[in-house]
Amino acid sequence: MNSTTAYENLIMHEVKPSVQRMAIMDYMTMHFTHPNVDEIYNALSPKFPTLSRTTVYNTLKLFVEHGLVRMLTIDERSVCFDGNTSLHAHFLCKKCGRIYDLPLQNHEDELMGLVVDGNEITEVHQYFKGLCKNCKSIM
Amino acid sequence: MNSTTAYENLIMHEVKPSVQRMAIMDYMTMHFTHPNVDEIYNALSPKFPTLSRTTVYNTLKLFVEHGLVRMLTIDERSVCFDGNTSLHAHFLCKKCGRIYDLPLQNHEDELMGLVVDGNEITEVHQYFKGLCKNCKSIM
DNA sequence: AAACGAAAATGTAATAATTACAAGGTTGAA
DNA sequence: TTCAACCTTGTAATTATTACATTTTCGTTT
Repeated sequence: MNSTTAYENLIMHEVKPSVQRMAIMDYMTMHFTHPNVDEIYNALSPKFPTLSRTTVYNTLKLFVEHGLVRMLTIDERSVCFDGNTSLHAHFLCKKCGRIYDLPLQNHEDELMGLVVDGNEITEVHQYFKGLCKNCKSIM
Repeated sequence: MNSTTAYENLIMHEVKPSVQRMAIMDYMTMHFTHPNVDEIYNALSPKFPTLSRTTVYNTLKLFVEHGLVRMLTIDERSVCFDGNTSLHAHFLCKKCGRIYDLPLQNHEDELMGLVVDGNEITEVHQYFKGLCKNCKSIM
């Protein structure tokens, strides 16, 4: 399924590989749940007992800078990360807090690189909030 | 220019007026700079020396619930508030951190209320990031 | 005008997210 | 093997936000 290994992926994006970086990269390409730092840390620390939260922060910052992951600011409580870097929309359920991927509505992708009112767009974010499928069915 | 007073605006949205609430409402309708709690608190505390930060938090939460202001989660550092509740897009400059209003691109407003993949959309957010007019000219 | 009760405001303390930073560990080249 | 650069770690500091108990305000009733 996933043709490129974490190692290759890091190299391709000019990030020097390390045990921790590969583990975090692996996690991000296997869990598209838009985790925050704590979730990533908690998931990995059993397997890497010496892992530091600071390393997770540093690593994700680096990954974002090198385009390996996207940072989402949709959840007011904490920043989330998305291992899927293709342009797509997000839906945050106000009941359960889960974040879902959604296909990009309209043609948002065409706004990338545009200059609007003199401002140069380098990131496009399309966020929706509401009640998700799951929570709707429970009500 | 502004035909409705803060007092009237609160009443219309079924929020019981108070000195603090009117002051914060006034601030929000005169400053469309997308302030966070601290900026609002710092701006008002000289005129209202007993104002508490907690009151600003409580009041803004109430305002959001009653549709008097919008909450923006575009800035990763803190939540911002927008006294302009009409549907519009936002641009965050990655250099200076300022948030600008932009007209809604495409026809995002038409997504309000839609059900996508079973998820019911009650809030639409269109965020852009990049380099603003100002910062571009300085470079 | 005094007493009362509900709602609002306040201040402090607690929690949570994030950053700063100094110290120790790895790695690869000279 | 030594060295320097870079990575990782852990602790402490900072910042944003929430919890909560106390006090104040305000409108109503006596």
